[in-house]
Amino acid sequence: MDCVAANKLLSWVPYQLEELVNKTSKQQKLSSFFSHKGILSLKNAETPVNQNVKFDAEGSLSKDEGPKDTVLSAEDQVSECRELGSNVHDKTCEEISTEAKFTDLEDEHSVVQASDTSVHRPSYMDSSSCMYSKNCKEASDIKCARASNQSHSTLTDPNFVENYFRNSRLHFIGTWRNRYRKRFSNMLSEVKGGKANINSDMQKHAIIHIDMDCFFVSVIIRNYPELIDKPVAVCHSDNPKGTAEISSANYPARDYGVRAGMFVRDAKARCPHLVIVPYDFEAYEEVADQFYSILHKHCNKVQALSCDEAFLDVTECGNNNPEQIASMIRMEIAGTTRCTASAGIAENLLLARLATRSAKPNGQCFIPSEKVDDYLNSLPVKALPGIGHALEEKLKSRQVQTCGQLRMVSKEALHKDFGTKIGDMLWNYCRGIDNRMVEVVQETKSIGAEVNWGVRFDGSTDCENFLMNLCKEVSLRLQGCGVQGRAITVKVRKRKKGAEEPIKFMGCGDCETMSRSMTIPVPTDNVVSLQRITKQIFASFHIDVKEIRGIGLQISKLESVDISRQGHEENTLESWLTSSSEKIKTQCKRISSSVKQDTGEVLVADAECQSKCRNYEHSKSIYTNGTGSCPSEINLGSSRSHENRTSTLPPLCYLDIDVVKSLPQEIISEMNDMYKGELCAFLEKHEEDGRGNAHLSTKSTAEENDTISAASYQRVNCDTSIDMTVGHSDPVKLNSSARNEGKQPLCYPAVSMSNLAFESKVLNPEANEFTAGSMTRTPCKVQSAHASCSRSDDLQMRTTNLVDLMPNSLTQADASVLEQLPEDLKADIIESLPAHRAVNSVGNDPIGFVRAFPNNVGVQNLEYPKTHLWLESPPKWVVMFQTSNCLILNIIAELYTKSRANGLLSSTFQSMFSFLPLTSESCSEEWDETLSSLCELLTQYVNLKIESDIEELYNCFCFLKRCSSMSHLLLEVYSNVLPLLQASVSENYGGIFKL
DNA sequence: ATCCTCCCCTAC
DNA sequence: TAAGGTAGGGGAGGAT
Repeated sequence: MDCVAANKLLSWVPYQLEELVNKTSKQQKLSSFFSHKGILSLKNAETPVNQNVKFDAEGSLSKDEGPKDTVLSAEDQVSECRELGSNVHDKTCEEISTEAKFTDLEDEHSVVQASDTSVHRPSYMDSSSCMYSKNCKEASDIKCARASNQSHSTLTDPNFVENYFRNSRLHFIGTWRNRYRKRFSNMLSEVKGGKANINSDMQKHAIIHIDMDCFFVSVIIRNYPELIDKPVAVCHSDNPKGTAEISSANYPARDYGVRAGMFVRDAKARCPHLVIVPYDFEAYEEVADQFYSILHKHCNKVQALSCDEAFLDVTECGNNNPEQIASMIRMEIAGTTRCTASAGIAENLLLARLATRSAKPNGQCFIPSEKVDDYLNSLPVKALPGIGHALEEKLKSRQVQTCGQLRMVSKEALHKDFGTKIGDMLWNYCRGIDNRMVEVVQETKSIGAEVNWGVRFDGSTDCENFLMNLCKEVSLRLQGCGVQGRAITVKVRKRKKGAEEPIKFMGCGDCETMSRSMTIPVPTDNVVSLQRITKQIFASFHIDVKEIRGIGLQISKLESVDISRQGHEENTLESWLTSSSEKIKTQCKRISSSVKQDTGEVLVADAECQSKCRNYEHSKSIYTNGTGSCPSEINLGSSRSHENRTSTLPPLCYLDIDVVKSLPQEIISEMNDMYKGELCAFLEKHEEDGRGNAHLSTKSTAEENDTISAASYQRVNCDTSIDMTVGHSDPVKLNSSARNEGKQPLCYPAVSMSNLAFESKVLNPEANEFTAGSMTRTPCKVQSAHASCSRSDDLQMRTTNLVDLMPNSLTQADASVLEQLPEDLKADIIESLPAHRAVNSVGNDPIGFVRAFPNNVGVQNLEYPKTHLWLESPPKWVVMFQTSNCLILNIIAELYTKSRANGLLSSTFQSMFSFLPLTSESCSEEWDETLSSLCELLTQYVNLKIESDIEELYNCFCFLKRCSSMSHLLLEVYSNVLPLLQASVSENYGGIFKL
């Protein structure tokens, strides 16, 4: 199975995959867990073991929940609740809805309970907690454990990252909202398109905050009624000596003082008969879905807070009794999920949330406006959402502990002490003021992944491997959300100086954290780009990998992936073809509608396009089926999910036959299917034509185009001091190997900048628009080093892309070369390294930071160590070529990755790049794992050969151009690389190419 | 004045 | 043994 696809799958159904494979395994697992812990053999359990097993089988939700959209009668639901043995059992609906009115609540103020999936403050963050082992034996035990061959840490497990997230409850909680967004996107977009949140200021709102009761426990024990009244907690491990942390405890357990975040051993000390149950993420996911389905059924303004908690704005729900709505929702939740929920009702989000605290467990509470002041007066400030440990302490030091006391502090003083925003928040909240609205659609602003447990590296290889896997994970998450980002932040937790191994097994202990970020001009979700940049940022920490206890990667400045790209399902062969087809059409359209200009460049483009169009017409006439339409233009729209989109394949005459022939048979078959069998016929016909017409034997249609456009080629200037046609007896063998054989000296086309500019505009209009804006933010003047290039928008686009791909900085050798340059050129080049990529302080690094420039910018090149090979050449030239090389390498690497991701076989890639001196080993199945060695090869190739074989390289790109009818990606490669290459060559060979 | 990066804090 | 994540928001301080 394709590794990328598998990862993607795992990423988005991480908790379902295993269980779906074997539905029964969950019950078996759970039973064996309980059995192992002696739960099933509880002497006092009312249900014998065999019955318990029976309950498992019958208790499956599919049977119990019934049709989802059936509203159970109130009686049914109450009896359902009664059966559950929950606290509702003796209450009528009426009582349920009114049981926790504000008037009953005064006594509860002192109890500030966290909600049930709420995450405890990790002990490693708590400076007052016992962070270090005072017990030497214990510490040494842990070290021994580390030394032994465990498979759950980065020390021993190469798949650590992948496995880790599947078992992390915090990961489940943290990524839950994204899963929700995906799953309920229909409902969210409906509301978004409607009249959400308009004119809401004047109106008094009715807000319901609803929260499941001890969610993580309830979901597990609903199948084990004998546990309902017993103290139960959810945890990874039941080892009473261990340092596993309690995730969630039910109310009986809380009565013993068991709290989320406690070590199991501490919890057992307080409550020896505490029952520990394992997580069941699939069940959590299932119940959360049921929970939200119910909420959306009752109200279209739902703001998801977490898997078990939401805000509802029921102001316009039709029913003007919010308490009744809350009651109905809670009963339906209990009936469907067999878990209880509590609700708070008030006029704003703050008060509704506070009311829920008072309502728990399994109750609801309404705070009327007139009672707000009384309610808040004695409420501890810590109970206000947004006030955590730090703020609480800060306020405490100012003798403020309750909201009443906080009201005494002036707004100005709060601003001064806490800043404007937090000051305002404090001032408003302690008065019960909250102007936030229920936000149905919440835009994702960042996506990331982080691991702070089990991180122990033996060497830099382990660490790099880990980082690369983290990039993969993040890349998949970005793609899963359909976004790309421009800001990449790497966070590292490093063991604090003097800190010992933490008590917590494989914990991160006492750490200092640091983070660094980089902003790139073009958003990306590409794993190779992320890996490249991440590696670079990480290197800038200059940290001993043995000291690392946690690593995180976060992507922000997100932009959603271009809709047209999504629409084209870029991961298919079809999309490559259709996209190419669209481009050809656009190109033709543009040309035919453009006003004729006198410049030769436009004529070149014109001639090329017209010839294409002619060929297109020609093929139409050859393949006409009587209706006048071209049969090779096949509409694929109807059979695909994107029913509104009609995409057409490029006409057969646009395919480069040589390229098609060189493809693996299965790809040809696939294409043939897409062309309804006509491709093979076309190929056969082509063969026949070839046999019948010797001089066309190796020419494809695309080559004919080349021939036509060659009419406007300009000859190499014979006065040039360097004769490009001599001394290269071994020109690169392209697929169409006869291409250059026995021909006159090579001529180089004079492709003008404006022609290329035209081409790139057609190919990438979005990028064009985008960069126009971003250029001002990240000024980059690489183009100024390209001598006399015009500063058209198109050129700017290319250079901006270039910045993304160019090395972050230069080597020591580069630095010495740069020093010799004229001041203005030097300044240009230095400036072309985006400021945030350069390193401001120099001196503490033995290897990377080699020197400071007068403007105090230190530079390094970590990724392309071989670029210094160019330094023997004239300085200006060096910089140019380094840049080009890196660009080429990156594009090829990216192309390779995409080929793999798109399911194209490595042989396809191999045939596309047959000009590369790849060994048979490097073409084997190991390709999957050897992208870096491929890059290495390419680097060597370019470095060793380009100096003498510019011609060869140019041929490569001619080849790429010929491939363009196959893939828009290749077309982009061509249009991006060629001008740079030409500019570089022109600089050095004094006008071989006319620019 | 405004933006950016690097934190810190908070919630679940 | 155990799985201490994720995302949003804001402040300080520096760069422009």
